[in-house]
Amino acid sequence: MTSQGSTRQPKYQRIADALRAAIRSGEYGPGDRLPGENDLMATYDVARMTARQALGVLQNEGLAEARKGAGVFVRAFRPLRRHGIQRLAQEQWGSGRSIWSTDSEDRELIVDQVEVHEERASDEIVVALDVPDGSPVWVRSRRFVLDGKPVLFATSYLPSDVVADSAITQSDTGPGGTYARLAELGHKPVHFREEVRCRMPSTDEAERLALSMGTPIIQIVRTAFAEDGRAVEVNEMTLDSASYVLEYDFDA
Amino acid sequence: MTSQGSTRQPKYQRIADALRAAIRSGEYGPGDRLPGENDLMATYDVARMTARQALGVLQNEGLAEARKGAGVFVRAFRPLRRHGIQRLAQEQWGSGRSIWSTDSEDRELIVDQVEVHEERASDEIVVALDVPDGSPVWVRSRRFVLDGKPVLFATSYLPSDVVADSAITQSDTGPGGTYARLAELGHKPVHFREEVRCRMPSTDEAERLALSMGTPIIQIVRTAFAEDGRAVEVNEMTLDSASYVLEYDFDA
DNA sequence: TAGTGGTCTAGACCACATA
DNA sequence: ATGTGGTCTAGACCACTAC
Repeated sequence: MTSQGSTRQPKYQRIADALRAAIRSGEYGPGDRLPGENDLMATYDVARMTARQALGVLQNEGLAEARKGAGVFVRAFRPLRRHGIQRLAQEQWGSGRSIWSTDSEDRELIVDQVEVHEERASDEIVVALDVPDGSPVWVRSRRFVLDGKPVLFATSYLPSDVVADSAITQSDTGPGGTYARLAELGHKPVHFREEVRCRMPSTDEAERLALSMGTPIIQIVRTAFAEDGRAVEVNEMTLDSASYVLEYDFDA
Repeated sequence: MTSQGSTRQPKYQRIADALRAAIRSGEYGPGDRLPGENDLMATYDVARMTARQALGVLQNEGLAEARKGAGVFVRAFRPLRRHGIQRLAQEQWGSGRSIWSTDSEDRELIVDQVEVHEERASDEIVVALDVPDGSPVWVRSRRFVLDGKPVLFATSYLPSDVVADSAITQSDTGPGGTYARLAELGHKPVHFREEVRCRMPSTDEAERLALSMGTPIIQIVRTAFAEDGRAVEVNEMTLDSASYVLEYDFDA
């Protein structure tokens, strides 16, 4: 009688299911503390590792979050809204609203870990920018911290022959930022492509974004194209998926 | 001397790091078998649970996949490319290519689990479609299976007063599909909004998509708007993040 | 049949958070 | 100071896979 009680489900799954149901039913709301390991051991008469495994399931699902020495708590989802296409002619496609509420724009944004340097393009960047093998590129990276929580970090790659001697090689790119400078250099970006994927973070990424267990990251690779069709910038962004909803608006 | 060897890292993390490095260095390629629990116990002189935990880290990162009774194997990433905006005037923004390779279009697609019925709109759908509380909506859901692997399932919601008596209430919507029928009904979709988020799957979702551990899902909620600005369809799609890269192309 | 991963027990020590 | 989660050990039985 080591494992199965009556059905074919592992104990830790049954416990996790019960907790999950309690969360969904509202018995435990966002921020509430869940029963701890000791509680579960007593309630379900299981070993510590089994109780741990049950709580681990919820954490891996992103439903709960452990705080060392304090307990396991129900997580909330209050995303930022990132407008991929901030058209001018946005008009009022007003009827029908978002599924996810967003209480944005009264929060404090800090830009962090700014780093600018020149290096040889990696294989991936060679392909993405369509430059010769081993070409020099300028690399600009930075991190965004919102109300103390890191939410995104990004790295831009720009061909050196395009941006050399411009403010793009400086920490401060000046008014209008990188794209304004590119325009002045005769390489105004007129078209964009964003590639979006989603995966679990590496250890480094989880650290830089202070992610809790069970939080995937969203990776956006945006390529900017100039009038002549040349790729003039590749921007690789890594987002905390618990902090973001991406929005893309477009016409048929 | 229970835990720390010399640094401040847990044993299982050190083991996981070593394996991860070996994977990234190419020592183990996609599909290769990693050292098993017994191997790790011998190599690193640790208990079974510790070796397990190390392998668990890699699985939760989506880097490895366990097959019962066989071993733990390195996972591959061969995504489909989903073009969010399939503009006509796509032209040749040719220079600069994708970071991720895609070998698409010689594979077999099956549409599965088709279900069409009418029901009362949930709170979320009431908001998204901007219909009165408790309004009836038609619900169309289906699953896509590519080469035997489920990659996506989707559920559409359409206001009953718009689609009543049309082919949209049937399993087969006819040539051109739902949007063609909407156009005939005088509600041609002319504008779209896609909301993209990413999270770990629920048990149900993991099952329907046959996801292995450490695989997040991508959720896309697309709202279609008619000329008069009315929301005429909400389509909620759930994608296997290991099978997809989303692409959005747009002009400045 | 031998080996693999999946589950589970019953202990233990630690660092950390909160009161 | 107490309780929490984090790590770890040394055993065990099971179902499954591959040979």
